[in-house]
Amino acid sequence: MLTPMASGRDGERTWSIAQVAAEFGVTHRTVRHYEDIGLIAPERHGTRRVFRRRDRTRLALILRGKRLGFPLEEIRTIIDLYDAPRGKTSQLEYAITQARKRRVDLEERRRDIDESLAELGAFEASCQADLDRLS
Amino acid sequence: MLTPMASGRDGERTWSIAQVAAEFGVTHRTVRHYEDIGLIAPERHGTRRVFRRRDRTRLALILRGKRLGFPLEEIRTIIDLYDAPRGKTSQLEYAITQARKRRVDLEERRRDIDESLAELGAFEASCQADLDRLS
DNA sequence: CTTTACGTTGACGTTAACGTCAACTAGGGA
DNA sequence: TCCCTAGTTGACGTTAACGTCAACGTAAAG
Repeated sequence: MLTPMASGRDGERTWSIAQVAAEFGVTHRTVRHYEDIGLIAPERHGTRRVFRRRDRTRLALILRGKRLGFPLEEIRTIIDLYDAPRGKTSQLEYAITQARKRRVDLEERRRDIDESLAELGAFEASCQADLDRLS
Repeated sequence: MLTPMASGRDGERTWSIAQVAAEFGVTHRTVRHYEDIGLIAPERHGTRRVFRRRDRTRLALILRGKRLGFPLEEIRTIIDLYDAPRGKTSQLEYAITQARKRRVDLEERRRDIDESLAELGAFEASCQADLDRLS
């Protein structure tokens, strides 16, 4: 019952909104919301949205950003960073400084995670010790 | 101008709401909100809130959870996990399974972060290469 | 004793990120 | 042709996490 959408004349595969929503585990409404605020911009065939690989890539970036707890507006700046114009030196330098900021942010989050994992490990060990003592 | 709150008769230091708010970089309102939903439960002297080390520890856990993008309700379950009763074997076993779930979740987030950092590194390198080529 | 700083409780407002109808359209199969 | 499925656009509702008054209490300082 798989009904891959007709490939465009250029042979690139496309997907319907139901297909991408199912694939990424979100609702139709969520996809529409991301389009509303300009995070994705699927083409149209008539009135229907047509998703290409590019759109799926962006969706993956968005959802990973969400898992990491970033608000959509911040996710937008990340995506924009990745496909901003990079022709001029000033643009490249700006991109690099932005990337460094993101790196700092992400590394701090990783420290938070490592701390959490360490505490969790100690907690588990402590519980296990109590269990052993009780048996 | 430091005015540490009077220490209780048991010699344990305490803090006012303004002090903890400033220390953790949040507003008075935020602290109150956490109390409203039961994430912290500072004592009272008369009508005023009195914070002890325990409260500050919890605040630190809450805010780290927030940095990691967890909703407050999920943060509550984490905190509850840490100071739930652990007397009986069944309680200990439950605590351990909960802790394992959290570990899985955190490890997945760390993978997300590592992927993000890898992509970011490649991006920076690519920008740098373009810059070198232009100079 | 009055001002001032700090604290308190409502209670309504706001923003983000969708959920949830309702009402409509468009294409394909029986 | 008729209907069914999938898709579309509003538009209002909802939840989380506070922001932002307003109105009041109180303890210490001048």
